[in-house]
Amino acid sequence: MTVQQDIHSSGIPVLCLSCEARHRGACGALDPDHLVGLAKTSWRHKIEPGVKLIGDAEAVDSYSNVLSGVVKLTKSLSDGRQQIVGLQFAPDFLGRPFKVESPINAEAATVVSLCSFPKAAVERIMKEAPELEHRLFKQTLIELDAAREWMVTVGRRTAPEKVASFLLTIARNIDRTVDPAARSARFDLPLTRVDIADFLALRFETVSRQLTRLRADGIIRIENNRHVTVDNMSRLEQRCGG
Amino acid sequence: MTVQQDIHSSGIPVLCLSCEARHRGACGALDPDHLVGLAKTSWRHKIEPGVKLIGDAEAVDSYSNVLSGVVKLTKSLSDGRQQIVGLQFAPDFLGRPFKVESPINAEAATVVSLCSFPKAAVERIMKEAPELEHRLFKQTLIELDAAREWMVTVGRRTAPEKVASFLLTIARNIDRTVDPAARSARFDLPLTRVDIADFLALRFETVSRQLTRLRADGIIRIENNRHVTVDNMSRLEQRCGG
DNA sequence: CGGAGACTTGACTTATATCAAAGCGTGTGG
DNA sequence: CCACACGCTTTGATATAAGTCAAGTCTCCG
Repeated sequence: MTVQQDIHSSGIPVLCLSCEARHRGACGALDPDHLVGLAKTSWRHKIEPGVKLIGDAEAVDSYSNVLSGVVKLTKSLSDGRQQIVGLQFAPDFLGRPFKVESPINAEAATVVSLCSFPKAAVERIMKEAPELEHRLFKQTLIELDAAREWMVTVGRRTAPEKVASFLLTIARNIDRTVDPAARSARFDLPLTRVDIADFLALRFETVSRQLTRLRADGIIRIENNRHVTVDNMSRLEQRCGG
Repeated sequence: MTVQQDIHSSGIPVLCLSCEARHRGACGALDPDHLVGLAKTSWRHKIEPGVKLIGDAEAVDSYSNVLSGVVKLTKSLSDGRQQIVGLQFAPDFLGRPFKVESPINAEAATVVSLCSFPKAAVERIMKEAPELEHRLFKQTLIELDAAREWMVTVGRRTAPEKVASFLLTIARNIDRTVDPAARSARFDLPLTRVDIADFLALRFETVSRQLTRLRADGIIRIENNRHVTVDNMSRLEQRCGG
């Protein structure tokens, strides 16, 4: 799909006008000219849960913005043991700059909608517009902070603390437009019990047991396996173990 | 210590001439003018093992290049549980750009020598010389890849696999000038058993047991607790579990 | 030589994994 | 519309890898 240009809206392509990636994501770094150039070669698409976006050690020839849904980033050992090493929410930028092969797998955890670009186009604009590289650098630093924070959870928290921490990070990221200091939250879990286990380095049975414990203790309510309500976020925070 | 300028060496400050950070590190991005400007405000110093360089949530007003030794990056829970979330070797750049407070602790694991700069000087030059920001971006991406790789080890490898993986990453990083594909290696462990345990999310007793097992199996030799010899790297690699 | 910190080793405990079975919800075909 | 099948989840019983507690030993230094 090629994007139409609307010369009456400061030259910003129509599809970009209300796009989250332009408001809070990588495209916010671009002036109208670059936006038009990139939009010409971009395409939006929808991906079903479980579909692989990027394979470990595979060449990738496009970058994407996550417009909605959740992407899981995973790494695997040769015998099949798997670890989720990151989650990407809207409006994160997906792709590894300066490297032909991705060091990780990326897979749609939910229905995901993406706006994708040819790798070459992004890299050309990155050279012309240092502000784009600057934004991507900042996002990468935030991802690094998150990865290290998650290492503490995976390595040093107990199973109950891990599950509570997981719920907290989902609550804070699933809809980043809501106040991160909100005292209550409702959301659909973007991951199955197996996925959550792969994220926390647990077994899915353990995840299930910890969720029923949180439910029994009145900290969360769960409807239809996926829909979670947290009435009192601070009680959940207390279960994260410092 | 302020650095003398030697106008006969293409204007490169003498101390920088043979510096690893200029050859393979962040300073390689700088032209002689910027190098001189930065060198004027830089200072080299030596740090004893165990000395804290940066505190979690503390303001930092300097950046550094690691010239020798190993720096451990840690995060802690309020009850004292600790996780090492990264190691920095020469000539890595130490510091979190674009943020006043560090999200982690940094501590000298061995004797460390640093070349430090005022934060403001680095940030000013980063604006003038996009190549510097570009290098730091690349290092950050490499650190992110390493953090994610390490998450797999912490989360999904067994204790024997963890210790073997640890030895492998030390062998490959302690002296980056040697061929990473070398078939044998000798090195001093930069970390105590307690530190290794904090890196691998194990207890130090477990680390000790796994090391004696590797020794009993003839994969490694250990002298004086710290000095390790690996005659056959591929046998060590086989113990890392894919 | 002696003392302190780092390390090893052994005996026992425990959190989480593993194995097994049954429950639930959703979509499909009869 | 029912039923049946499939994937996901819960729950229970048991096993085990790693943790904990407790001596000791080794090394390095003063």
